[in-house]
Amino acid sequence: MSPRTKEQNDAIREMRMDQIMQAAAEVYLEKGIQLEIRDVAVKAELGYGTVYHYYKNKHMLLEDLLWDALNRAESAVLPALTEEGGSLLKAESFSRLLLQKCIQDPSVFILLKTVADNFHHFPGNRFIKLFEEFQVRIYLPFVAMIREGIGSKSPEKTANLIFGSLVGCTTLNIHHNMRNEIDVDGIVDMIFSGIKSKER
Amino acid sequence: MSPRTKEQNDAIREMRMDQIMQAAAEVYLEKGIQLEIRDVAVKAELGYGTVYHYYKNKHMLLEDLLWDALNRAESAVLPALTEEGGSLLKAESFSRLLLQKCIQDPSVFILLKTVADNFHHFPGNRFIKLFEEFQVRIYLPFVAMIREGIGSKSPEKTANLIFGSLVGCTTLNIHHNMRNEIDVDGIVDMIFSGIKSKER
Amino acid sequence: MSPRTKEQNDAIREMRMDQIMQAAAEVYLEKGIQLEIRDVAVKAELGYGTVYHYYKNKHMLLEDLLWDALNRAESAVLPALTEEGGSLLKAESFSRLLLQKCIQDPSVFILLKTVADNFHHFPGNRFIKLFEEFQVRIYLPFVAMIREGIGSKSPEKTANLIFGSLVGCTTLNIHHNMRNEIDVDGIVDMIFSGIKSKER
Amino acid sequence: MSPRTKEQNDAIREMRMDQIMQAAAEVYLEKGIQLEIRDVAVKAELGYGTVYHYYKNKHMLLEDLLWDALNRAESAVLPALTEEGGSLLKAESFSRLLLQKCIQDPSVFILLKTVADNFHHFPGNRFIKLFEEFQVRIYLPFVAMIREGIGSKSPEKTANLIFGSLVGCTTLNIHHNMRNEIDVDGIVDMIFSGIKSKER
DNA sequence: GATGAATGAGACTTCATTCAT
DNA sequence: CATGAATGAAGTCTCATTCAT
Repeated sequence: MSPRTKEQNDAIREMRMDQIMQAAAEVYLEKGIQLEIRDVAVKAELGYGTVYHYYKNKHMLLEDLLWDALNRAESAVLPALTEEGGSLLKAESFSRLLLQKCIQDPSVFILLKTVADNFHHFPGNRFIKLFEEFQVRIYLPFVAMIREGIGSKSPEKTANLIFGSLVGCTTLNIHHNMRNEIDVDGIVDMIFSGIKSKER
Repeated sequence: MSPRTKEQNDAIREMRMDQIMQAAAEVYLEKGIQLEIRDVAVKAELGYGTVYHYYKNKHMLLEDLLWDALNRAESAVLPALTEEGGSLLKAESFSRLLLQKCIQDPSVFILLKTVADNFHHFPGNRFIKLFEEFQVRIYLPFVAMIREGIGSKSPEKTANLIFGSLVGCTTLNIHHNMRNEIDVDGIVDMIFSGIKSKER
Repeated sequence: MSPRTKEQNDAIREMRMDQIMQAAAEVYLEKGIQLEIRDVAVKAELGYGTVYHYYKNKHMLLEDLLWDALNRAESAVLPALTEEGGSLLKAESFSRLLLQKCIQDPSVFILLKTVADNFHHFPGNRFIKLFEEFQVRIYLPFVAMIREGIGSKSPEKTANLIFGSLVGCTTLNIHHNMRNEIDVDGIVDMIFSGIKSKER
Repeated sequence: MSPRTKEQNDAIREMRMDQIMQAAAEVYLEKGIQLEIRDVAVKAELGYGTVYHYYKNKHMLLEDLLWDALNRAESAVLPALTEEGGSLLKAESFSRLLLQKCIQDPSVFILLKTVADNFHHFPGNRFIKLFEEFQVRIYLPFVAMIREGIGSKSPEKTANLIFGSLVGCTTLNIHHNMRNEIDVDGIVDMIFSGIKSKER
């Protein structure tokens, strides 16, 4: 009966969902939490009914966007976890990878910013699960490297300092339309020089 | 003629406007741009009609809030401008003062974050004037210190790095309810050690 | 105890009420039923609390305005009622006096327009009494003259025609800022020539 | 692709917009400028969100209503412009057609009344364009006929007299629920007899 | 008597979401 | 699958009115 095979439909489905999420990320960069489903549809060049065909509501879309970003962020930093070398070097490498990813992938940037903001834009506690997972897959491994690397009494504080700086610098650059000029190495070097010289 | 003198009325007005702005700042920290006038009124313990008695609309309120914060931020960093000593020390002092102010004064935090985000939450270009003024009164003096201090070819880049880190770290701490534990000296030391060791 | 005598207070009272009504009439000409008490206060150069000191609410003010206008309209046409001559001449004279009054006295213009519009702007039936009184004191005497003058089967129709034309022409002129150029005789002549030639 | 074709959607849109405008005209007759979108929606038997689906706000709706009425008024008087015969006869014919249209089509009545009132209900100068167009398409052609017909030194004054009378009489009748009894010929005859006898 | 600070009912408007096609 | 017409809950804002001074 169906003019398309199940496989074809699945392919369309996946393509559409990606298309919508990417559009949503771009709109989010411009308008923040005030993004409207209509804007997303326009950016994706779809009817806005179509967005609802794939996502039950706005929050589901954003949630999916962030979970997806979490997966990609995790993949991006994976090399640093398995890398040879001192913990602090690994942490530096981790930071560099995260920053790079965050610059090319809007969704990952949004994820990091949203986590740094502790989801304060989002009503309800729909995102607790996501936050926990972020902790387990990104933040805690990073804290562990810091702990080993500097033996600090409060590696969390240091991790926060690094994480805050990374996100803060990226935000400043991205929102002032300087995405292409972001000096990844400059930022990471500055932060880790700072960390190291304090340790000395 | 008048049952209250003009002076009495002016005093009431000023008091109420402060009260409303402070309430608005607190609500903004919780809900961001999605703050509702109703929430502000409740927080200020006023009828919501009263908020509209003083502010024509939400944007006017936020605009006033930010201009007020700009004045207070400027006052807060003034000592660093007139201080004796090397430019880099002055810049460090400036950063420390700004960070301290930003922690105790929610409006100033909101101002810095909003500038870092390039007002992307705010529709229209109502805030261009405010941004320019921020540049003249806060950012450019800071860039000047950096320029003198490190002779860098791009003091702006360094200033952005510092500014981004400050705002990023503060955001992380404030939104994760760690306002009282923020280690101002730790943050500023880290950043400036990083800057200095790169210079060496 | 009182620093003012009762007479002085009454004088102030009357003066203020006139002042407010006149201001209200001017504002009404500009904004129609959408006039705001604040506008009236500004025009009268009074605090807006003062308006409420004299008028319990907006409708009372407008009601008073219209009753007052009715009295003045009645006085203005009185000479025509007692005049010597044919009924049609009296009707013409009546029309001329009404039109003249209506041009110099904004309240009277508002009254006539409001009656012509059958109070469709005003919610409720607060104005039924006023309308009845208008009929008794202005409209019916006019209809009577027409009836005598032309022996028409439907003097009401003719009266409406005249009354509608008068109000329509005045409205057009007043709202297009041509109050000072209104050709009272031209209008009345045209209408009555029309009436007469139909009769012939 | 589309479940409804573009044509189907356009047809729905046009139908709905007409439905809404007609409802708006009816409500306007009852309540004037104080009409509420809710009333319009109820009269049109639509949800009030639907009205906003088609019209951004109340003023846009009224604006569209008036432009639409202008088109229909123009069509209605067209026969008089191309008619054979003396200018004054043409003007009379024009008046008759306009009056007839104005009686059966509430929007046209609203247009004429609004123009006569010089848009004094409407804030801003959104309607200057509409007024100019009205002048070009309705008023000036009428003035031209009058000029030719009577060689008067001020055909505008005469045109205003006629136009004011027409609108005034119609208003009186419509607002006093006598729409069905309006004696079009009686009104036009009266006015033009008046004009002609003055000319003699 | 005179005033403007304070207030909330009620209108205006947005926008997420449903649903028929 | 794809779409946009339709809708109303929930915000925004206005403005008549009250009331303390």
